[in-house]
Amino acid sequence: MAFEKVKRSENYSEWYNNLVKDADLAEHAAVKGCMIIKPYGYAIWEKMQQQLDKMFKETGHSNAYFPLLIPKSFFEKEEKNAAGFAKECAVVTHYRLKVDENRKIIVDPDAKLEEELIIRPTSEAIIWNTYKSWIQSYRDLPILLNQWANVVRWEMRTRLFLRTSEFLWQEGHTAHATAEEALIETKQMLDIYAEFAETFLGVPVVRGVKTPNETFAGALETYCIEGLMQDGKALQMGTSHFLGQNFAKAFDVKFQTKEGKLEYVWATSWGVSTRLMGALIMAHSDDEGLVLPPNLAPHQIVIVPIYRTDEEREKVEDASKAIKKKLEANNISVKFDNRDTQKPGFKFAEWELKGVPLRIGIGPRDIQNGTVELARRDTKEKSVTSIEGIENTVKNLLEEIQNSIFNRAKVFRDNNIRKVDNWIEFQSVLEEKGGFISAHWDGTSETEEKIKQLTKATIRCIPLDNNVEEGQCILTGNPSKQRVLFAKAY
RNA sequence: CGGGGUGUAGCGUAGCCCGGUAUCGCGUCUGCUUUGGGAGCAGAAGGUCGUAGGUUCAAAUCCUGCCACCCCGACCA
Repeated sequence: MAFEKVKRSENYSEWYNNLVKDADLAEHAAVKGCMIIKPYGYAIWEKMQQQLDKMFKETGHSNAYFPLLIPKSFFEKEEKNAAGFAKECAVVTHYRLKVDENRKIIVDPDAKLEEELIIRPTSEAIIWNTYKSWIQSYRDLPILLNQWANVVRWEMRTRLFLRTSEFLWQEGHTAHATAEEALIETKQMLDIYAEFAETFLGVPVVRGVKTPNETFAGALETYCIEGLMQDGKALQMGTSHFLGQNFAKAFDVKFQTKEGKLEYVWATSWGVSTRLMGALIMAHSDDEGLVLPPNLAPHQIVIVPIYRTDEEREKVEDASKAIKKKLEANNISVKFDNRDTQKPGFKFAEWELKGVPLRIGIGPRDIQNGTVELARRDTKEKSVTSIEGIENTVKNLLEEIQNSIFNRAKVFRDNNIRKVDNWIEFQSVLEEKGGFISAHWDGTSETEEKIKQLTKATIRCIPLDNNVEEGQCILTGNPSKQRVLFAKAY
């Protein structure tokens, strides 16, 4: 384990990479851009899945599963969608290997597929091809499906969790009879993502809509939640797309209305991915390691026993187990670290690195006094507290930590949204401070493109709660009706 | 795809310029002492030096090809 660590303030990127590895979350796999999600990292992902899945089901969605492989021809049907992903698709061309005369494994040239198969970069195509046969009448609508899956996008440049060639995600795909209904669905899912991000990840987000430039390939409108990381860069944490009738038209999905007319179906799709793991890590962690919000921590509290003799060990273990039982009865997830192979100091450091929100240290001294030492990961505060009623103490503390982590992130985020009204200041704020810049924009793609070229900043979104406000475009000086949020982003 | 870098024990590395079968740290194993903030001492195990070829009495080291990964850019619902 690394004792000489790169500090967050010195090299954020290296700090992040080290943290992901040292906290046992993930590591690079044999194939470029792919990652192995380790048990501890996957446990956090599972907590995210469980909560999101619950929220999806509470809003009437069901899970289903569609295949990994999609016939190439399906991509020809929705041109924009295909063009958007063409440059990063992995293609399956053969279905068999064989051993050649040199005893090398080779692709069997006789096993070439008639039609190439694309490893899904997203599933609109295969799903809408399926919906075609499921939908005939208004009685078949709406369809509210979600799938948990992996997708592959052959990215040029990858980073653990933030952008990997293969990643895990959920993708919702819904079909509706009217535009209004589909729009309500799109916004509902955005709200669910925002609530999840803030209440569970503890990351405050801006809800907004993307500019046409940044809109999902094949969508009419893309809604998003944007978070701010500790280095001042923005991260898109989830998107919800209003697809209009694009996919229905591409795959010829029509339904008969009550009045007997034939109409195209309205669609939405929405997704979040293992990128949320990146958000979680980057938003809260420090030089000692990961800081997990209690709502997503695989272990909310860890108990580290301290003893010298076998006799002491037995007493401490008994007391620890009693505490564990009491806490678990209150729905608190507890890790009792009774490994005899590591010393307490080692365990303290390790669990800090892994971001466990609370730690109990308990030794002979405590047994005598009926107390434990309670340590908070987020503030590093330690206190001695009575074993009597500890379940309430812990429960309250966990809640407080969850709130405190969110509030700290929110103060940081709010302090890093700056209103800027001239181009010189725009550039200097971007260079020196980072964060979100709220500025006027003339509404054209050309200007957006130009700003991106000049500064690497993109329009993250047009916030949904925006005020209408007359102004002049930061770059061109042309009239503008509202401010938009710029930032450098991951 | 451009620029830079790396490939040597489970991990991190030295050695390469100047050729002689590999250094150190962490980890691992054994034993004793330790245990309230990353333990100490003693001993031990662990290597096709990314890969293919070439030069040479001899290659981790020199030459050529190939492969892979990382970082920085360009690109990126």
